[in-house]
Amino acid sequence: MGDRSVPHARPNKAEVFARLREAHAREVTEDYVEMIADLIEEEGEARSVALAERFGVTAATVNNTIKRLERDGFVTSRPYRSVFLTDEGRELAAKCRKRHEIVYNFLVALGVDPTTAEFDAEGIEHHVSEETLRMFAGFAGGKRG
Amino acid sequence: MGDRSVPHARPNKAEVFARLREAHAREVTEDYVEMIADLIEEEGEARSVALAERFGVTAATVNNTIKRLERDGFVTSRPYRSVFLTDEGRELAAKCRKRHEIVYNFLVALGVDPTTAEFDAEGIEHHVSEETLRMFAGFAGGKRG
DNA sequence: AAATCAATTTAGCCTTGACTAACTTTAAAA
DNA sequence: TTTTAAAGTTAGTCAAGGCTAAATTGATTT
Ligand SMILES: [Mn+2]
Ligand SMILES: [Mn+2]
Ligand SMILES: [Mn+2]
Ligand SMILES: [Mn+2]
Repeated sequence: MGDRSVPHARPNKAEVFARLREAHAREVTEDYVEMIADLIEEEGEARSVALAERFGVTAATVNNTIKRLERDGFVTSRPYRSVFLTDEGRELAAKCRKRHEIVYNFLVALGVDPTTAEFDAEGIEHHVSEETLRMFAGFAGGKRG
Repeated sequence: MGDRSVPHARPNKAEVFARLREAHAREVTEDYVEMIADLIEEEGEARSVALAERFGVTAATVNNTIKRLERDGFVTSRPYRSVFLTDEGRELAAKCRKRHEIVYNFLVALGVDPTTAEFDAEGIEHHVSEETLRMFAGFAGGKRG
């Protein structure tokens, strides 16, 4: 039980920060594919005006980001038309949505106010490893079941 | 108990993402002041070569960042000398260190492997509200006490 | 005191992710 | 069918945060 005489092997700090930077590099992509999937479900299509409104950024910013997502194989788009997810994009969106939900439900199960949980989950989700995610899911499941 | 008929007032998505972007803007600053405080405690001074090694970035990157921190009032520095925290920098470092510890201890109390917890805490810490932090501290405290 | 080596700085480059302003296209109204 | 409004695009700007390569400074050895 957390035996003081057997400290765990500490990862090199540089490794920790390298992983942090990798997570950062994926954040916007993850939030976009998730939001695009939401819009397609809720409204039948993902228009960039809706993306701009939901993210609170300008249409120009959305345009830039969509181009990047297209370059990276997560979406397809044609001028003046709405945005579509590729298979890869749909896959990532599904994974991110599940992860987001687990984090949100976990925070609420812990006792965090739902509104606060919405704010915090939006950031935390991108920094949760598979292992931690399993712990979160188990905890919330335990509370429910 | 999570009464379905009374949903919570959902924050505008744009507000959630605006807060996320604000948190991002503070991350590097927070990690730097914390690391500088650590180095001063552990080694008596914070040299940029040590910062570069611990963050896993080049000396040039450290130099840029230190200039930004100086501009923003968190550190002082003179050419070819080590870096010092201002009162403001020390204050922020103390706050971030406490928060980091609470997040790390919480993850370990939850059952996450200490090594994984070190990785995840480095990112999660920047996205945890005061309220969530209190819940984390309470949970870990309950396990200990 | 000179030479050398390590640390630091500078200059120049890049990508991401934000913005404004101006322009073009599409869709809706008149 | 023309006009107008909304949506989308393009061009240009900026800051943050990374990099490499080259120049400089300071500290250690010889
Ligand atoms: Mn999300
Ligand atoms: Mn998110
Ligand atoms: Mn930290
Ligand atoms: Mn951190």
